[in-house]
Amino acid sequence: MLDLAILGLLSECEFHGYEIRKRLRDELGLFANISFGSLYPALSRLELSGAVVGTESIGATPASAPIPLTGSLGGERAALRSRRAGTTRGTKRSRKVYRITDTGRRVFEELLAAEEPVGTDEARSFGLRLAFARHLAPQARLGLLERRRDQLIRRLAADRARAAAGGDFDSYTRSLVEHRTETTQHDISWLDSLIESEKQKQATPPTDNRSTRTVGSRSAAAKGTEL
Amino acid sequence: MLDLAILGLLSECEFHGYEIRKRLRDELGLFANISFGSLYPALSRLELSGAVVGTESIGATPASAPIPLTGSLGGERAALRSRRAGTTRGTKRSRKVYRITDTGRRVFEELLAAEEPVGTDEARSFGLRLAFARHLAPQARLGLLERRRDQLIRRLAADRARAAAGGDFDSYTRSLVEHRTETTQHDISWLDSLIESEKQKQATPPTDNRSTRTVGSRSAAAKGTEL
DNA sequence: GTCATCATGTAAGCCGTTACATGATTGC
DNA sequence: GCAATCATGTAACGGCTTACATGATGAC
Repeated sequence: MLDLAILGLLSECEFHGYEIRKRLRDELGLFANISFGSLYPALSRLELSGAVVGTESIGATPASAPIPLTGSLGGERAALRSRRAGTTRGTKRSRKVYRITDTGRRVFEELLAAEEPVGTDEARSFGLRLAFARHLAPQARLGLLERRRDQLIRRLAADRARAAAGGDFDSYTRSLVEHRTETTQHDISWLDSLIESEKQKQATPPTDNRSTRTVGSRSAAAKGTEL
Repeated sequence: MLDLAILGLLSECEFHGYEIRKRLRDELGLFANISFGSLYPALSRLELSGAVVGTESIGATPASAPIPLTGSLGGERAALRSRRAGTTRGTKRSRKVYRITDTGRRVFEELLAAEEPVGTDEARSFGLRLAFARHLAPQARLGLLERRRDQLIRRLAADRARAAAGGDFDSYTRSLVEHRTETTQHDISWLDSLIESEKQKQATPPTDNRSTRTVGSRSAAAKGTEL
């Protein structure tokens, strides 16, 4: 999972370890605060396996500097950061900037398309994959959404079985189960709308993929299943 | 966390390992499918530390058999199970039935009242504690709810910062962040209603705690904060 | 000059998993 | 007789955390 996140980030822009951590924290929100004790070894592993190359970058940031391919930095801080990096005297801290290789891109796509783990970290795993869904083939993307939907459907069934069987839960437990059920239903509706808009997109001729209207919001009645 | 779950279950009824697993799976839904490789060592540890005692139970289930103190088994299966156990020829499988000790109860209450871990497994940890909230002192219970609420408020703020800063997320990521935000808001409302009904309960003279109307549903306008 | 932040790493440990090993009982 | 389920465990490994160790740079 961490490898996937790292490769995903690096597939858009070069970064050094410390910044990867920040991105993971600030941008996606998954991997809230990945620890260095986990991140740096992961980077070393990826380098050893040839998925990324790390270049010791000391002195002013070179020409191949971290210029986001996608311009993902948030307003103020982005301005600040690039102003600083733009001056002749770039940061002099020794840091190791990682770049993804062709091998790395292949690995990334494999990881992204791989079967999701069941049971453990389903939500996080799906969130991560969805965040990088634009790198998937349309068909694989739809598969991702539908597999996730199936997972949730099964969970909903389990929750309802629980609610039906556990007639004498105490009030806290009952409320917990109820809330879980509602949340799962909400998740399913969301996925239904994602799936619908994905199908629509695939039906119509290929338009621009990025920076269009937010996908799957508030409309697109979830007609797949009535909850 | 696993220790807490085990002690929580055992604080209501005796169980053997295999059944603890089933309970954890079917009843709460947290700890979807705890593995035996995790469960049995945990039980051994708990026994070694004196929190539980395990008695090798071979032959027909003795008088001190697993008769739920709280009657938590679901309808049909409960009937089936107790009918079987009720016949003269009880199961003859060798199994080790665990019973919680006074020490165990103390440990349980400590674990339950302990500061929740931040960052990792917040949701599961809270769910577990809430499921056993009836064992907490009213004040501690309120504390649990309010700490969880604070967590969610912070998360909501972070999500919104992300949404504001990440103006050029692609449509999938944007939808993901939006959905997360909505879910968090829903969670907060839920907690608000739990908190309110908890305060009400504590204001009025002590009534029966169990098997009353489900706590915190659909009414109880979350007036604590407007989302 | 000192404190916060940036920056990279290693070592030990926790908490869970899968895979392996074993065997009794029940249902068909 | 054979498969499914019940029942208990061990061993190896995975992935992540905390704590430790180190040092440069910038802000005040």
